[in-house]
Amino acid sequence: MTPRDSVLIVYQVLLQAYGPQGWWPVRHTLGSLRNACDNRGYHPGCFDIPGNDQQRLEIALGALLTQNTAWTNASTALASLAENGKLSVQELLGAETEQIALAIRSAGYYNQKARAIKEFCRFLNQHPFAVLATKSTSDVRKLLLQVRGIGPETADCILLYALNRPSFVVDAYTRRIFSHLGIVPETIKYDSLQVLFEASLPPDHALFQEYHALLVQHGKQHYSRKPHGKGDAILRPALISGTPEKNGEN
DNA sequence: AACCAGGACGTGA
DNA sequence: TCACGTCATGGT
Repeated sequence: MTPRDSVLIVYQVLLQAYGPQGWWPVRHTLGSLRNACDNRGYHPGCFDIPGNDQQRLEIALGALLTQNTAWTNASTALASLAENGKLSVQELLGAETEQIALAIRSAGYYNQKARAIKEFCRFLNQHPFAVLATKSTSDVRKLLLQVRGIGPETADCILLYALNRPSFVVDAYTRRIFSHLGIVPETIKYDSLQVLFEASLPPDHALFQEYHALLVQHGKQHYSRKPHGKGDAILRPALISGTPEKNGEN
């Protein structure tokens, strides 16, 4: 079984085990962000988003705010921005960085993230979504990576969930799961792991969105940082037998 | 009461 | 290149 085979099997098994995640947490109504959360703290109804630039912006801001941070904290910060009338590029550009930092305090790293938000808004001013839509995915990715505060994962989150581009998001769980299963070395670099996924899967943004969400879900269940112990009761058996047997328990 | 969470960046070796 | 320190709040 090659690593590429494993990438396919893991997706099938996780989808079987957890079902579609319907993921990126974003406000889809005009109501309060808090009220729009489902019982996991996520916002439902995300399959057909983003539908407009406002939603694209909110997804991108969420991607910045959730860096190394629980989504609940990022979501609170996003709601706080909304309540302070700072959920547009112009309003954010008009605000002092310290005002933004105050509003997003609950997300942690608020000084860094406030600066990143302002720089990202300057970027959007220079490269509006409509202009980005005319560029290739790799070109947009390079542009995003030039923004201070946007690294590879955040760039890919924005590409995948805000712009619907098939750019695979590699996060800590992805590396943890695949290295623990012996599919890749634990020291594998971000770009190498991304290449593996993108070479193994059809370039379908909906598939990439679902796969990343499933990896996060599985990671939360079985790969918390401390003791992700010995076995992966869901994935290990499937990779040994080579057939995606359904195995939903824990 | 430590430990963790959907990273990114600066620094010195 | 790379290993390591820093940034920070809120939940368990």
